[in-house]
Amino acid sequence: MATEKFSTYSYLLDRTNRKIKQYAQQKFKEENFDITVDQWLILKNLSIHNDQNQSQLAELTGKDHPTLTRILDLLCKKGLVERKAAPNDRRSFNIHLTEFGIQKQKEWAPKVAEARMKAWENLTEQDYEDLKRILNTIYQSLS
Amino acid sequence: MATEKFSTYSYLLDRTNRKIKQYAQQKFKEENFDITVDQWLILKNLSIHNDQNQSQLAELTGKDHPTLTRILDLLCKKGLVERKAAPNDRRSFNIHLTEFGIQKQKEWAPKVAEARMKAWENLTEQDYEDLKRILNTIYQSLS
DNA sequence: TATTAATAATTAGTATGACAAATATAATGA
DNA sequence: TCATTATATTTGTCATACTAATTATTAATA
Repeated sequence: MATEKFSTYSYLLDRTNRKIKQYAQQKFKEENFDITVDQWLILKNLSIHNDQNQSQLAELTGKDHPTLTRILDLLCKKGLVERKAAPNDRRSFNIHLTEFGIQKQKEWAPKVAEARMKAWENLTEQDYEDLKRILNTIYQSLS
Repeated sequence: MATEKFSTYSYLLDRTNRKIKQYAQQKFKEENFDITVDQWLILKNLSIHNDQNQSQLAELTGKDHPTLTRILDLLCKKGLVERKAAPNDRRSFNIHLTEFGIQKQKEWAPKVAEARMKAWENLTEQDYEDLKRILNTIYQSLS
């Protein structure tokens, strides 16, 4: 295969990734969700795996530690999330949703799911499986 | 299809996209290319379509205008690119590679192509076609 | 022609991401 | 126990992305 064409997929991936985020963010704005797409990812994960420390949460969400620290700072400021000192390790915090955070996560989830679905309206179940497989294969090849 | 699973693709896409950039950037560093992955995209496009104005270049590369302005500022500072006043429209510039820029673009291209290839080593030609089709379909569904 | 609208580029503010370095604490081993 | 090493988190810096606003210029039109 010609090497040249391999510039293309990275361009398409980057462009599509930005479009997906942009689209979801626009929907959030229309619904007056006071949150970013990346912040939502953290909320969503906390709704499933509560009381993770930041390292675990970083691993789950694929964010690096400095980025996670800053996203959590913002979520705390919005009152959606709290850091609680870990009982047996004074270096770390357990991160958990506040009552307000739980409420908002539940409130926002359906609209988020709806926005996510939109991307898929002209594709098939098989496409979905193929995309997952291809992306995971790429990820592993570069890891 | 369950709506819930549609969180997954956006996560995988974002994660894979970051990995691809990170991998390429790492290779650039190893080779002492004084350039970022996004800056390379602009150089590469200029090597094919020289003397574009910034709007055209933004369109070609999928960057928005403020981002392109800043990337060009950096490329100019590195002496790889120049803004030249457009002859018939005093609002706009024609962007072109300098001699140094042409030289570096040619010098770096093979290693970039090699780094790009790496992602693909466990995938097929058909996967490549599928990925392109799926990404373009998503992009269009959200546009 | 004078006014208004459109376009090209920039600037400003905020968020995210990568990387390196710093801080605090915990675990390990001589 | 003391020194070293490892781990959890934060801070700093630079680059990119998005939005909104600004500036300069051109085009359109009343």
